Formats: sequence, C-alpha cells, structure tokens
Amino acid sequence: MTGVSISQFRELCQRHGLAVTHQRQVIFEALTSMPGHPSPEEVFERVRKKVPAISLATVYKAIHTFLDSGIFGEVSVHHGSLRVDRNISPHHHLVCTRCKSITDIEESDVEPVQLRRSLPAGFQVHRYAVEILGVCPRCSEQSQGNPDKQHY
Amino acid sequence: MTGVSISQFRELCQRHGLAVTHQRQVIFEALTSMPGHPSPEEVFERVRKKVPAISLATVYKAIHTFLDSGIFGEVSVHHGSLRVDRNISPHHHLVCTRCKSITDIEESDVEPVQLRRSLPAGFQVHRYAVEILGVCPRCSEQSQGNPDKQHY
DNA sequence: TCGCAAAGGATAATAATTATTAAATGCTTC
DNA sequence: GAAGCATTTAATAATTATTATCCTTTGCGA
Ligand SMILES: [Mn+2]
Ligand SMILES: [Mn+2]
Ligand SMILES: [Zn+2]
Ligand SMILES: [Zn+2]
Repeated sequence: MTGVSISQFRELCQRHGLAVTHQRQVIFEALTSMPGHPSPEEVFERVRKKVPAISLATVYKAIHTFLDSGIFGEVSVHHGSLRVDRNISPHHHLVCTRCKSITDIEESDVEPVQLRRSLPAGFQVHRYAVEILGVCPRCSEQSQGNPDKQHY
Repeated sequence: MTGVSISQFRELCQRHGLAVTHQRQVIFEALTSMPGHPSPEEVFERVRKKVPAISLATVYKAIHTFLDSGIFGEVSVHHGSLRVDRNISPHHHLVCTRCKSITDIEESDVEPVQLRRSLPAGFQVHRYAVEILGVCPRCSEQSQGNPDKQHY
C-alpha cells in the first residue's frame, strides 16, 4: 500500500500550480505504485480499473503535466524515432535535452566507468554507455526566446 | 566525398551474406555521408533524390538489415515509447538489450564520470547518465530458445 | 540463360502520440 | 454555498512512426 493521501496529493499539486482532479490523483497513484519504468499504455491499463471511463489521452496529458512540473522524469529524451548510429565502435553521447541533438564523444575521452558494488547476479554486461545530458550552445543562446524550437 | 565504391560495398555485403542491390547501396551511401545520427525519414529524404521511385518501406527494411548485420548501430535500444521514471534523483540504468527491461542503479553505486578532455565549448552539462547495456539473467537463460521474447 | 529465393514498390494496417472540441469540473469570488 | 470562468476531461479525429501484405522485379547460383 504505497497510497498517497488526498491531502498529500493536493499539497503536491498546489506546490506545482496544478489543479487537483480525481483522474490526476488516480494516475499519480498508479505511477507511484507501478514497478520499473511504466509506459503510458501500462498506466492506462491500470488506471482504467479504478476509473473505467478514463481516456488514454487524459493519461498522456497527465503524464506530460507531471513531467513538465518535474514531478517525474523520462527515461530517454530521444525516444521519438529510430536513430542510426554509424559509429559502431563503443562510444558515448552528448545529448541536448532541448533540441534532442546527439553528438558522439569518443570512448577514450571519458574515464572508464567504475562500479562500486556488484550488479544483480547474472547480468552480462556488454558495454557502458555514458550520456552527457544538458543544453547545447545553440539552445542556451536562444534560451529566452522560444524554448522549444528544435534544430537537429 | 565519402563515397564508397561499388566493389567495396559488394565486398561488405558478401561478408555479411547480403544481396547487393542498387537501393541498398544508395541507402548505405546516404547513411555514411550524413552527419550525426539520422532517422529513417531523413535517410529517405536524401535517398529519394538519387532514386525518386524508392519506397520508405525499403529504407526501413535496409536499415534493419544493416542493424541486424551489425554494420550500423542504434542510438537507443528503448526508443519505442515514452517510459516514465518515477525516480527523479540522478541515477543510472541497467538495460537489457534483449527484453528492453530497465532497472535503476543508484548514482552512488557508480564512480562519478570523469572526462579526459573538455566538451564542445558552451555545452551546459546537467547530469551524467550511465547506461549499463547487456543481457539480463532471465534473457541469457533462455538464450537458445526464442531470442526475441520480451518480458518487462 | 533459367529458376527461384530474396528484395523492392505501393499501400494498407498498426502503434504511439497529439489535436480538436464540446461537456464537465475545479477554483475563485461573492 | 451559488455563479462564473478557466481548466480539465472524454470522445474521437488526425498525425507520425513503423510494420505487414502482396504482387512485381531483381540478384545470384546452378
Ligand atoms: Mn553515436
Ligand atoms: Mn530510472
Ligand atoms: Zn540543443
Ligand atoms: Zn532481458
């Protein structure tokens, strides 16, 4: 029972300037009670058991609202479409969270990743990929302007 | 002029047991000549200038053929749909490339990432995200069976 | 060259996401 | 607590990304 009381949720919403709705609370509770990194579809399947009339679009909108408020995060900033990597030697990436641009960083430019404790037993590691997340020069320049203009 | 001669391409295909077709060569050349990490749509736009009659499906099929042969790579193994991360404190991920499962690794379980040289000027780093890519225990068990069964 | 498996083209189908719009609801003010 | 207005929801259409289908064409070994 990882339930969040209505008053706690109300407080959370107020802190982020969000209206408190029943749907948002149910979606929030579904998210906090699900293991791993759920997809909108998975959230929808769970939520509709409590609120059968809910719409998938409402789930998407609530999730984006939570993401925009920083209440939750997103696993991959560049999940929109397949991106081919012509560089098949191990390397890392510089990723702009604003415009989604991806730039190669040579593996030798980063110290090898060191683990402090062992991984779950039986996991076979193939490689370590470092994503350096941030804002590229071009995006930070025009940061006051329109913040969602994308240039690839 | 990063052009690849037809004989070089023919050799590459032979090495991977692929039939040599004009479309594949044009798609391959487009990929090798494009900067960054192109999407299928971008490849299609470029390729159709040379072969106007080409189909988008052919581009997708050729790209998958190249990916399956290991001639090129894919930036994100989990690009299929949005995945919410309830953990908004900085942390890392263990990713199974077989079943696409994503498991949190605490930031403190990995030594801080160290750069050996400076990044492109003006890039504002927000955080470093390490992806530990490999095969999870469950997938490596049944590795002889059906290799594309997914369990989340 | 012949024959066939493999690949391409056109297009339908599916999956993921976003847009639209009218009705319902939350929130502020009285 | 009701009124009014802005926000949110539900239903559904539209988009976008990707895959499947099906028939035609082509590459390649015999
Ligand atoms: Mn790369
Ligand atoms: Mn996570
Ligand atoms: Zn940028
Ligand atoms: Zn797995």
